[in-house]
Amino acid sequence: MKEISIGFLSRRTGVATSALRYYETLGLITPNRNAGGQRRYPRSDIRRISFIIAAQRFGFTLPRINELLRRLPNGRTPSKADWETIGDLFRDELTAKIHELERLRDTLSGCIGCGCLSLTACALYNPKDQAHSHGPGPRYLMGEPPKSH
Amino acid sequence: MKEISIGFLSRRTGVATSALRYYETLGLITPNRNAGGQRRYPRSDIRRISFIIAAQRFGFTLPRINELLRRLPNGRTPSKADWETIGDLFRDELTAKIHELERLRDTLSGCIGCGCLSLTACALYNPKDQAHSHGPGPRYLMGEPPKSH
DNA sequence: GTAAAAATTCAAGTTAACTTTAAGTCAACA
DNA sequence: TGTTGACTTAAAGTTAACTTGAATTTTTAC
Repeated sequence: MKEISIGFLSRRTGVATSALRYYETLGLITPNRNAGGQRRYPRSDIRRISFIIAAQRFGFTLPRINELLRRLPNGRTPSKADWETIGDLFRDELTAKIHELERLRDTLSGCIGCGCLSLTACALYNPKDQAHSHGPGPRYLMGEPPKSH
Repeated sequence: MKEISIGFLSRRTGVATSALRYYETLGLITPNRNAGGQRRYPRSDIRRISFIIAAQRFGFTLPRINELLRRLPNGRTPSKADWETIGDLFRDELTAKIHELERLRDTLSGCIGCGCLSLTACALYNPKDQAHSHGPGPRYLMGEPPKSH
């Protein structure tokens, strides 16, 4: 069994077949097709899917994960060294995320019960956070909107 | 101006009026109404909204934030001490979240390029994480599904 | 007193990350 | 060879956290 079916990949990763097909529409995986038109995945996609799951758990979006995966070699099966390289990159981003959370937490701790009822002096003001930069969601944090009337 | 309008609250917090009405449907805020039927908020709701925004930035869902807010006194305006109490609780949960992230990161670092291709021995296996427990999303992490065939 | 600004409700639309359903095709095995 | 089980596509449904739009009513400002 050189290449594996979608059902096999699903059972080995715990990711539903519908999700695997969805990942494919996003370009995260690009399986081949057999003579009958069914998807056939290289075994290395098990690891690829595992990476996707792990990255998701840390709050990475699928498009962002796709960017990370583009660092893997094109055409050949990723080696252990390939995965270590991408793993280092991933770890660095994670560490940065954790530091940002700690910074926010510590700022908040001093701020949550403080006297800045006017909300003009509070240090917790619109920190640059990628997490909510797009789409709906709050943009300010205990501060005034930037330079509007 | 004892109580404030929805537009005023929106400008002071940076949260859209539509979002404020949405929060109301979830029970996060419960404004009064004036003679004409328009919403009137106590000034202390500015801080309440600020808390909601802050908690959201840390990945808390609105229902979870609602639970936290229920710890505030009912009927009277929350005092500084009230906010400090809820702030401590919040901070503790945050610290736990950060530790969990660090633990995951460190496990992942040892695992991402490791030899456990069989996916049976890897330590990164289905950690108890509340973040993805409900609804769609991955359930396993670099491991086999629990006790299925 | 009137016109513009701000508020109201209700329903429908948005995004991410999927799942579900329907109707049909392919593969494995007894 | 036949019949399950696994697979196919396409479209519609799901959840959170909102936004947008339409039609009306209140408030505010001159």
